[in-house]
Amino acid sequence: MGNKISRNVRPMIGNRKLERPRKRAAKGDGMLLRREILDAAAGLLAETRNEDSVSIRAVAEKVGVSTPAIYIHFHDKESMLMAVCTEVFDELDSRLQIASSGVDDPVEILRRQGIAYVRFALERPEHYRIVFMRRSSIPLTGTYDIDPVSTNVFQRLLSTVHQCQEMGIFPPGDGVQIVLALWSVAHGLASLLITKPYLPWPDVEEFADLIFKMARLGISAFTPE
Amino acid sequence: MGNKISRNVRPMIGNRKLERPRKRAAKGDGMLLRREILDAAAGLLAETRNEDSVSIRAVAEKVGVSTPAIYIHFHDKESMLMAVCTEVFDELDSRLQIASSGVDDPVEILRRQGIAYVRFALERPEHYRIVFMRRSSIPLTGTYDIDPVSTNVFQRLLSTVHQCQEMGIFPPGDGVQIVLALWSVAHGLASLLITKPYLPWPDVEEFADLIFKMARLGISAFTPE
DNA sequence: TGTACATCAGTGAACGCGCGTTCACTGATGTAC
DNA sequence: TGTACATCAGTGAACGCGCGTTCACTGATGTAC
Repeated sequence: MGNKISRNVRPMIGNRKLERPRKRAAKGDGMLLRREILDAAAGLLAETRNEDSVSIRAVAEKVGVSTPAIYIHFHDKESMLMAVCTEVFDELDSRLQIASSGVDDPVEILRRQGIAYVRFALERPEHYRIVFMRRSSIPLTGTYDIDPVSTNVFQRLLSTVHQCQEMGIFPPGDGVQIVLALWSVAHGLASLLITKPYLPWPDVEEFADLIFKMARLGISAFTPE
Repeated sequence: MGNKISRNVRPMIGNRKLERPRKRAAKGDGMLLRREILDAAAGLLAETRNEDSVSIRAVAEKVGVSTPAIYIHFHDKESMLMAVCTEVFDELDSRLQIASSGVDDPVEILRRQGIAYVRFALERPEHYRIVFMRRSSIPLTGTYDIDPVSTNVFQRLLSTVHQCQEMGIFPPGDGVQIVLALWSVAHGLASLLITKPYLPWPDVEEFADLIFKMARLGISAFTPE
């Protein structure tokens, strides 16, 4: 039992096999590794659904590279994670665009984008958690953070809300506040679905639809129309 | 400089002074320590606003007791944290009750409770984060979790919603779904305010008021009334 | 065309840290006789 | 009333772990002459 020496084919670190299928990049192609790191980190987030599993070591191992190699492309762990999460915002934005393409009615656009938002959050729950459920902090003093207002997503919503205001569907005034209200509603549903999936939720798509119709009616009710 | 030996009055662990103002409890009073542990942990959550700062060691030090003493009263770190967070739900429930005491109109009750909910979440942001923003999991397999439905808070909201339905203000049907919708709205606002406080929020109380009026109108709009 | 050399893309080994948890123990407290 | 003793409420020291990060280095690649 104990004396049965395993003639292992590959070296081990702890319990894990060291996989090194990766060929070293050619001279100008260092950035290729950066791409692979981001994909590996995103993959780990998706597979484990647990931010804690995305350690520098785990990412390096998944890529098939040594641990310090990560630091060639990212200043520290946190900026690697932030890079991953910034990318996901771009993907969300294009999803929202697709969800509303070909639709003219701004109210219908908001409804579809709201549903697409919730759906996207449920597809990438751990990305969503990192961006929207972690401690925020003033930049420079510790954890990094993503400001939603500075994203394309926010600007997209804002311009649709402006359209609704011009058509008299939403009350006049600061459109930003309406976006925040809508975002709160979408975020509330998305994040509760993620953290408490076992609640007696009705069908998600229908429920989201209902809630956004509700929000639209509620907002409209404040205008003389 | 380096040779200036500090004749320290108290022993040190790392950088921290070992404070031991605590007298050992008398024989039947072991549970007193449990109370102190819960208070210390809650205090650390409030002070640091960071769950990670609430380690077994930090709690023990704050109480003025050795690290293993925690294990006399809690099976592990997670059950200590859960005990802290379960207590906070009781406090929330009594807040909701106070917020609506003396009010008869169930719509007004919901509005006041919604605002009280958001206010409470902002007072205990790190408690709120632990309960509502952490990974959930099926019990027994890892992290513990609190099911909102099994709390007094949920039952309180449900009975008020039932009143609204009986009065024809809310549409008939499953009241639980309406509670979930309301909870989503409240949670969305509370959690976004906690994680993204720097967004261009209007006055919190007014904004919460607005959003709950909006939600009420939205829900009501689905009934013939 | 041949070769010396700077550069790029990494590697291996180690540091120090704080953490959750466990083990073997101590000593005051109350109680049975 | 005196005392032996079981119990309760802890303590001190240590274990092992995985982590982020750094250091000194290597060796293939492309380029200047």
